[in-house]
Amino acid sequence: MLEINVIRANPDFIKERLSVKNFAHLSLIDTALQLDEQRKQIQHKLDAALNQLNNLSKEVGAAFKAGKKDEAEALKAQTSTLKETITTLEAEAKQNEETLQDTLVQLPNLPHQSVPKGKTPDDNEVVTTWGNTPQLPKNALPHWDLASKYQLINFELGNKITGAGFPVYMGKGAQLQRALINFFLREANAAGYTEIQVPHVVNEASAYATGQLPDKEGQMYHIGLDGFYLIPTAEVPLTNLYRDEILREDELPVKVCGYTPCFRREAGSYGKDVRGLNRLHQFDKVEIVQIQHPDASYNTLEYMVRHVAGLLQQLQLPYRILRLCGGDMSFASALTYDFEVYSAAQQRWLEVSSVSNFETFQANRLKLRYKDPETKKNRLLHTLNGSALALPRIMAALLENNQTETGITIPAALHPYLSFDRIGE
RNA sequence: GGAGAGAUGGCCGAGUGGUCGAAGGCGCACGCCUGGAAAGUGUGUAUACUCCAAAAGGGUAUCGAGGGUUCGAAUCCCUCUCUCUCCGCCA
Repeated sequence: MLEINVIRANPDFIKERLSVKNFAHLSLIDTALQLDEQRKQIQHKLDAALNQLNNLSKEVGAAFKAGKKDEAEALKAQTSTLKETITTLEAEAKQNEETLQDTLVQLPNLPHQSVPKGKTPDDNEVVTTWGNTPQLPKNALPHWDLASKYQLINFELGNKITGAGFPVYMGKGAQLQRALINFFLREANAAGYTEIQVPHVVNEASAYATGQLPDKEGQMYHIGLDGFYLIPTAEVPLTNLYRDEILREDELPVKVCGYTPCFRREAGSYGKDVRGLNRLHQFDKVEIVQIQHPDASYNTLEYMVRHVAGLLQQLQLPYRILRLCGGDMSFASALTYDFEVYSAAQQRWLEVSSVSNFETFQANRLKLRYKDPETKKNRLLHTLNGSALALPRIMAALLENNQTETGITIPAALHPYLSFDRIGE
């Protein structure tokens, strides 16, 4: 959420930046400013009335103590109209506050200066491309066919026990999955991230603080009876660990990582885009999160991008890095790099990671701050996160890109985590 | 699931209707003391909004959350959330 005082300081700049995100409702800025002005006026009147009441109450007390009962009663009588005023003003203030909040919540984060203008994924900027497209054997198969040929993943069984989008990994498929998780976690640990196991179910306040609520309500599975949500990403619990915290400067940066399953309803997509592992309702992911000083967060973002690139290089998967254009960025992000892996048999790029700096957007909702030793003031921190990595599409690319006539070879980086180095003969 | 106890500042802890943003202690910061440190000692030490050009200073709110009683609530009443103890159940 954008801070109202930032908006107040330079509304034209805010509008200019939001238009890069193709944000259509720029008039909300003016609405917010009006409501803010109104808020001050109401608050001012209310404070004055409360002040009067406080003073009267003190006088009443003093009069009673002095034994001047009549005087006290007279003073008491004066409070009744004052109390009516207060009640009215309080109702106004509450109404105003809610409307202002509703308005602010609708404003997306400001894109960083380097974010390219654009509307669709076609406008994303390719920053780097790494690796060569593998030479596949004749009759190369897409991963869903490989998965059933070698009995690695059973999609039908998932249909039976749950529904579409819940694959069942088995045998070497399940082991490969586990190896990837271990590999990713060990790499994150080596890079200084503290491994954390978090709940996979979160409450409403957590989902709100990282920005999943209120706008992406429909994308999460909701446990109605308890008011909980299944996590769509470990970002939610990992970042909320630091909700309502005031950190010391010397505690920065905070670096945490975690493996969790992720649950997404993703209603409304059909066809080849969602075949096999391309798009699921449940998938596994290792997430890295950093909480950083505002002055250092963009260096940190680059550092996180290098970390993710290193993983893909070790897995020898050809990838490209995209700087997302304004129109393709998420609501909460200021700058996002997407990683896409080349899936050779499908001949398409698959998103496997998204690394973002949210600046103060999440921190504002989280009330996540640090104490500035110079000014002694609490300032909002910057939050960043990235997938490192999401498993299913990595699995898809590994299977497809490494297939031979007789089986699938496993990249050397995973050998320490597996009891086999090859699937098939 | 049954019975009971509790939630106060960074932490511990006092406070059962008035001058309480809240005693005291710990911690922390700065100063004094010291050759240096410890001990001792002095001062300071919440957050948000707001008034003022800014500083100084002032106002309002906040003692788990929300509502109520009252001229006045940390203190009384109601609802909710959470924590702890005992019993039951259970991986």
